[in-house]
Amino acid sequence: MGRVAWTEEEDDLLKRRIEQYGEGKWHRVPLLAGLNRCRKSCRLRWLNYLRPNIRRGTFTIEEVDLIIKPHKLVVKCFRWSLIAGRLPGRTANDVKNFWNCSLSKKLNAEEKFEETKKDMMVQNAFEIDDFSTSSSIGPSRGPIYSTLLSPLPGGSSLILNRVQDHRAGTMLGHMPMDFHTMKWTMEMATGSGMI
DNA sequence: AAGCCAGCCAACCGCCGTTAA
DNA sequence: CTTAACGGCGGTTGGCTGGCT
Repeated sequence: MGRVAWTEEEDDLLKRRIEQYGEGKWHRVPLLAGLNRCRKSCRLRWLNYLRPNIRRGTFTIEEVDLIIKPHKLVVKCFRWSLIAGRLPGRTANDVKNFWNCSLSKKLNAEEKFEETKKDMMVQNAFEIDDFSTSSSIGPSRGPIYSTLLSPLPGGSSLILNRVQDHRAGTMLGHMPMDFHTMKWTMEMATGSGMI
């Protein structure tokens, strides 16, 4: 099954046809424009590429926010057309591609990071109990998290979260952090000015 | 320099709701 | 009421490109 890219000539024919007759009646478009394309291809090409005022290029922070917010408010909110309607010049297909290629991976990594953090808190609570049986675990005894690289044979490194007791500085354990979570965390920190 | 791989974008597919005959 | 055609949408995938080995 081959996908045939639109040529400039085809784009020109489609544009001229729509300028002449307006949008709609897509079933007649291929015939009127003299195109060997189906109605759906013509409509998609117009809506996603040829239409005036289409914005291309990277999404701004404000646009990303407008995409993520509805998704967080409503679980599995994938109404791309509604989201695109709030982003002037962006098409539903653009938003969908941006989500599928970039945002979903980043947000998954973020969720993973939060889960890892929770796991560490639970694990740490048990270890602190072993360390000091007489004291209860309160906010003032929170663990210290830090990140380090542990060299591996062959020149690569394992990224670890080091967990220490805040008072005694006693090492409580290490937890490996997966690469994507680490990368995402670094990007977030860099973007927010923390680094 | 060549091959491999991952990311991205554009195009296509299948389904669903609406409308008109 | 039924049914075929249409418009529209989300999901999927082919192919290009750039980075890496």
